[in-house]
Amino acid sequence: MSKNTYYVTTPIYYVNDKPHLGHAYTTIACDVLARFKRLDGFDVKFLTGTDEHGLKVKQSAEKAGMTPQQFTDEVSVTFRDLVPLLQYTNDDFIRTTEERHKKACQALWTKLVETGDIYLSKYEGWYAVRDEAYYDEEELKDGPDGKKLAPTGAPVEWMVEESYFFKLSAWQDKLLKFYNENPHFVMPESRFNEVKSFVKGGLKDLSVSRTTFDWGVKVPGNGKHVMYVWIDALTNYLTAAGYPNDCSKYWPADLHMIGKDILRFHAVYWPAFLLAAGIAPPKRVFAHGWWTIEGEKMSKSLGNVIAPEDLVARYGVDASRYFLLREVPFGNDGDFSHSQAINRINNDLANGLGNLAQRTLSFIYKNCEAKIPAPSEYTQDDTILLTKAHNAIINVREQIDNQAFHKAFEAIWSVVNDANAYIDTQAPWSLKKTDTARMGTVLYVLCEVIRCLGILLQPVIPTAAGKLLDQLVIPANERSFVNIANHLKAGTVIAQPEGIFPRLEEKAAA
RNA sequence: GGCUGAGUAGCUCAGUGGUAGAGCAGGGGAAUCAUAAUCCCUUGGUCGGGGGUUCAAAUCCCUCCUCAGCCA
Repeated sequence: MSKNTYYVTTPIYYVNDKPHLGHAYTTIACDVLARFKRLDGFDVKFLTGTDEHGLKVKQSAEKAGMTPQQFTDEVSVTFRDLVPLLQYTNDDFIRTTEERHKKACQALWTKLVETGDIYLSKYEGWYAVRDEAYYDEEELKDGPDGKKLAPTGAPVEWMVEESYFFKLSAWQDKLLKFYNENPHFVMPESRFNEVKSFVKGGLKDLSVSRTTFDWGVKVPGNGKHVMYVWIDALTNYLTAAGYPNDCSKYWPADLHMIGKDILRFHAVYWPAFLLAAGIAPPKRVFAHGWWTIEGEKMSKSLGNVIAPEDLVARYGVDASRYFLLREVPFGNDGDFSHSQAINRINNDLANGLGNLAQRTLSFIYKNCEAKIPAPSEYTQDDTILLTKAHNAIINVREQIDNQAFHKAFEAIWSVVNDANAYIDTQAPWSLKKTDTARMGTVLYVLCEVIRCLGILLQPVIPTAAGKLLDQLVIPANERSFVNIANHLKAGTVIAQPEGIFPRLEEKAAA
């Protein structure tokens, strides 16, 4: 019996950063998956949160004249504010400063000490105090006085620091075996190749604690050390599932959604920690791509960073969510351009879907006493379109299970396009004068198709899809995927329809 | 430098041996229910270069070029 649960996670976002398009992209993708799985009958757990430890946070807090706890309390809100803004439906929001998380990290740590996978040793290397970072010998340059310098120009000295290590070197073969047994553990496939070749290249033990700062989870039994980012941050997924208590309801996670920059941590370190602790690794890690803005890298210095609130203010929540996931094959890098956004939103949402609903419903409102007409006998054209609308879920589900959002929406819009062609071919405005029974059938078929589209589109455009279903007077408890097989009640009285997506006017970039 | 992936219509991409495809953009037409939205037709490609295997290559092999990513 397969579990009927679905556990999907975003990375925890580092509170030192300001939320931008990239954060929104990751979480929107997860939200669509979570909503989709709920509508498909799954017991879903959707987790997001913030990473609040580390040296940089401590420094930022000092600069702001606050304690690290005060500082993180304040800035983590900027990430929680995205929840209503982008209509995320996360079931939990984890902060690494929470007590439950410290307990989980320490439990995992203790377990790894017991199994002999964590040991105390010394970390040695060229350290630049100014950068607070270690550098490899080959990276160093010679300074004018013969002293060695970091690539940043900072002077370095040989440092020896006590540190705990995770015995990553012992896990190379087991990881490769695990990858071999789980051919879709990392997606897209090309990213999986990178991971495998990295592991094949040999693994060094991993330094997993620090004594140079104290804003972190204390190492059990050695208060001098705090856990370094790996164990602290990655364990959040386990914490939220209930670890160290029974977490079998949702664990192993079905999907960790991440940006490609943190792939190695999730695809190498994390499964190694878990295998070492005797815990099942997640089922899949999906590393999506990055956005450029109008052809350029998103960066503070260029001043082209798109804040989520700007996106929503300009295009609305639904259109923003749709555009980001439709425009680029998920997994690829993409370019965000406002003219493309306007083009896509107008074509697909306003002219395609929105206008289809508006022309159908307002025709019924004006010509059928606002009642959804009863169908008579179906022609072959009717059956073809109805079957396609009712069966679309099969293909869409498969695409969503592969995180191929663009293909899922492409399949849905194939129905939209067919419906627009159908209404033109059938021309109910002509039938009005010649055959009102046939006209009624055509309109009924169209309403049925719109009902299916509304249900299917709830995950990505929740507000507009909800309005569409409201306009057809579909009860709230008949909007799941299982209800696609239902049929509209003829004679239902509809209100005067309103367009669900306004057309956007092309305007100069702000 | 090593490895991996990519290079197909103006743009974004699909297509892994059998007569070159989609969406958007461009051009022409139809219709007038609708958010001047929609529908139909259509222009456009020596499939990065060269060589090879095959009856047949975008697809397989070799080589070169360009770009991206990962690693050192």
